[in-house]
Amino acid sequence: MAKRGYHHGNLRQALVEAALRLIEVKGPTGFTLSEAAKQAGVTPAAVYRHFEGREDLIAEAARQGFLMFADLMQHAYDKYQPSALAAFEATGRAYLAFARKHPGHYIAMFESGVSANRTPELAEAASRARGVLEHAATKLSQHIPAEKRPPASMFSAHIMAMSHGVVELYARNAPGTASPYAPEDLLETGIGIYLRGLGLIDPDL
Amino acid sequence: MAKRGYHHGNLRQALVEAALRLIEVKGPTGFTLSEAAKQAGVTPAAVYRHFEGREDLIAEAARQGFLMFADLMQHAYDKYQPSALAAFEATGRAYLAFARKHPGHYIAMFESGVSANRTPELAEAASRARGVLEHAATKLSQHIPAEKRPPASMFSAHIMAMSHGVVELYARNAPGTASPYAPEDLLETGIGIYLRGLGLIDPDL
DNA sequence: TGTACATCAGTGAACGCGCGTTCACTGATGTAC
DNA sequence: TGTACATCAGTGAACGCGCGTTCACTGATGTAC
Repeated sequence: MAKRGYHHGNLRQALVEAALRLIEVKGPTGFTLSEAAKQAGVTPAAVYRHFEGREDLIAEAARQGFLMFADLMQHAYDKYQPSALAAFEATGRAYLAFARKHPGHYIAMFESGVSANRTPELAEAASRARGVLEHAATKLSQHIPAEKRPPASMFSAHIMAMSHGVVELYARNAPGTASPYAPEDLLETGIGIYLRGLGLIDPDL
Repeated sequence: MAKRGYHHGNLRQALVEAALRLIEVKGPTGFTLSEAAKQAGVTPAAVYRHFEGREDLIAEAARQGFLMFADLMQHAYDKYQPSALAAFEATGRAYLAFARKHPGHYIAMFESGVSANRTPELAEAASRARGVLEHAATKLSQHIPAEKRPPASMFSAHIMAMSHGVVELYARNAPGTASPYAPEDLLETGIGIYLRGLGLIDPDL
C-alpha cells in the first residue's frame, strides 16, 4: 500500500479516506481525529503534519466530495446532451446517486457543520458543483417563454432543495422515517411535476 | 421562577429549554448535558431525576417540537379553509415559519441524529405532524383528475422534501451559502410551480 | 560505489479538559397524627 | 396548632474516558560529494 513518499506512502489521503469511513458510519458527531489516525495506522500527532487540525481534515474530505459531485453531474449532463431536458433530468438523478454512493462525502459536505467558505479551495469546489446544476437549469429554461421564465438560479435552487430534501428525509437508512417510495422515484416524479409546472413537459401525464 | 413543585419549581421543563437554547446556538454536536444543567442552575446529576440521559433529553425537546409543529400547521390549515388550495399553501408557509422561529426545536427534530422512533411518544408526535400535511395534500389532490393524480402521500412527501431542503440549504444563517432569494420566496415559488405541474393552479402565470 | 549529511514524516509521552454517569448523602417540602 | 416522620429533588465528589493538541525526539529516506 505504501508505494511512494517517505514513511507511510500517502498518509494525507489515507487520513481523508479513514475520516470518510468514520463519518459515514458514526455521523459527523462521532468522527474523531484520533480514531481516523488510528485507522490509518498512525499516531494522532502525525495528522498535524498534513492538516491544521480536525476541522481542516473534514474540510478536505468535503472538498474532494464537491469535486467528485461536480464531475458526476457534469458527466451525466454531457451524456444526455444535446437534449436540454434529458440532460437536466440526468443531472438530477446524478445528485441522488452521488448521495447514495458516497454518503461519507455527502455528510462532510452538507451535514458536518463545516462552512463551504472555510477555505478558498473548498468554496471553489462547492461553487463548481453548484455551477453544473445552474448551467443545466439555464440551458433548459431557455425553452420556457421568456415572460413566464423564472431566473435560472431560482430554478436550480428549487431543484437543489428538493433533491437535498429527498436525500435527508428519505434516503437515509433511518428505519421508520422511510416513506413507501424509493427515493429515486420520489425525486424523479417530484422533478417531473415541477418541470411540467414550468411548461417543459407535456401536460398530458 | 420557581412557582410550584419542590426545590427548583419545574426543572424538567427548564432543562428542555436550556437544551433548546444550546442546540440552537452550538448545533446538535455542541450541546452537552452538563452545560444544559449548568444553564438551568443545577448539578449535572440532577438531570437524571428527570431524564434517562443526554439522548432522552434531546428526544423530549424534539417531541415538544413536533407537537408545536403540528399545531402551527394545523392552525394555518384551518385558517384558510375551506379553500383546499389556500389552506395547503398556508400549511407550507407554516412549515418554514416554524423552522425560522424555532430553530432549536427544528434541529432537535431533524438534525440531532435522534431517531423519530426512539420512543412511542416521539414517534406519535412526529406522525401527527406528518399527518397534518398529508391531510392537506389529500384534500387538495381531490381537485386533480383521478387518472393523473399522484398518491397524496407522494404529493406530501414532495412538499416536505422541498420545504426541508429550503430550510437546510437556504434558511440557515450560513453566510455565503445564501442564495439571492429569501427562503420564503424560494419555497413559495417552488411550491407554486409544483402545484401548477399538478394542474391545480392556472397555467397562465 | 561508498560515505557523510540534511531532511522531515511519524513517534510517544504528556497536557489539561469537559464529558456522561454513579453514588451515598442532605435537607426542604409535604403529610399524618 | 404542633410535632414526628416520609419522601424525594437536588448535591457534591468521584470515576474513567477519549478528546485535540504540543513537544522534543528519532530514524528512515533522499541527496551531495
